[in-house]
Amino acid sequence: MAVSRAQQGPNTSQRILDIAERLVQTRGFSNVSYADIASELGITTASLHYHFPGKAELGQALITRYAARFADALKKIDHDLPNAHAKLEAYARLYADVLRGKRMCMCGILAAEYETLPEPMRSAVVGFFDDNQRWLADVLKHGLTDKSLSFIGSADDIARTILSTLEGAMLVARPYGDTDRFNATARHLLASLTS
Amino acid sequence: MAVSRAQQGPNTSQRILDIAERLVQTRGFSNVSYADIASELGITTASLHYHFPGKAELGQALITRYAARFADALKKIDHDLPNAHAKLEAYARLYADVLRGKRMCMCGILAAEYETLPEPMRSAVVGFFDDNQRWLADVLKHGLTDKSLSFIGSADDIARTILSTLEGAMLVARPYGDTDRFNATARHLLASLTS
DNA sequence: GTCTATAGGCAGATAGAC
DNA sequence: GTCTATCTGCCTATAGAC
Repeated sequence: MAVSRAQQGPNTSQRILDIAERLVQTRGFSNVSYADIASELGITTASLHYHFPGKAELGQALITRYAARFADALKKIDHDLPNAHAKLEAYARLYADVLRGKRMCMCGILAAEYETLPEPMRSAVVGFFDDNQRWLADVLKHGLTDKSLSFIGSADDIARTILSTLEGAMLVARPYGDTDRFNATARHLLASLTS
Repeated sequence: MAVSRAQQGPNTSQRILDIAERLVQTRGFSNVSYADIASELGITTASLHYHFPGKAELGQALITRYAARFADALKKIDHDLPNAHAKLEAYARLYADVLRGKRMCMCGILAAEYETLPEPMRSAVVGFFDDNQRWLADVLKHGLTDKSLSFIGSADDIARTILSTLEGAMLVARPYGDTDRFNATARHLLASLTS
């Protein structure tokens, strides 16, 4: 039966990641300190170092978990939705959901401070973008087949455009605190692929 | 005749802004310290405080000058180029030039760390976006008149989309160190307004 | 305008007790 | 696993001499 030593709910490492994730998506990596995370969790910074020896390791873990979760969401979209157009709509909704929580895409905000990131984090950010673009390119190709999309140019180029547009729409919408701003851009983007 | 007390070339304040601008567009505002700027200029941080009493004031001055320069460039585009389509191409080239210098748009990178900025800087960032969107919306409206553009939806919405897309394209292209990435997205964006 | 000197705070990180 | 205590370094900022 369930053990009683559970003073904390789930794994402490996961709770650290939860808090850190929200803070990083709001303020950026370099504007989040061990003290910020520790105080919110009610432990000391020394304890934090037990779970994540350094900030670089915490950052890596953050991206890894975020990317894995995102990949799961993409798999679910692939499984649940019939045509490419619907998949792209769902993809844009993924971003909109992040923005509604007043957050930026984690890798988008990390891209802004890319120059100051430790190397392992850099590769992880680029890897996230690569994964997204690969998935988008696949969807776009299927869109030509199932006739739910129409576009000119290479699927790879369009995939990059979609990623860039949605990341940029989040970036600009957030200072306005205006989700509609994002939605309008997403709608126009989708429309340009439906003609 | 030219005075001889010129140990420095131009105004020191301007040289400070030049250095700070490059550093901020590369690393972000919070990742640039007075020490970074001072050491590059060959003076002490104390001297820096003489020209800009605090980092908030430096940041404001940075955005003000950047926005003014950008506004000048837009005026020049208006004056030099005949039709709306050509103006949009020139607008995108403005961004491409910034990216070629391995920099991010200053207000784009500041948008990423918006939550941590002092209030005067926040307003200045939003003001920059507003100015750009106003100019873009005007160009778009003229594009319908001079037949060099064609689009559906409000000019204001499309203007936001253009700004978002270009900012996002810079954001994503920079980690790849790949200007072509940006250009491909810009080209697709322009194409979607020409149909 | 620029300097030296210094303050005061916060950053990430470690040693060692419990 | 979490704590206290502590270290070192960097940060913004100021006082006051030149």
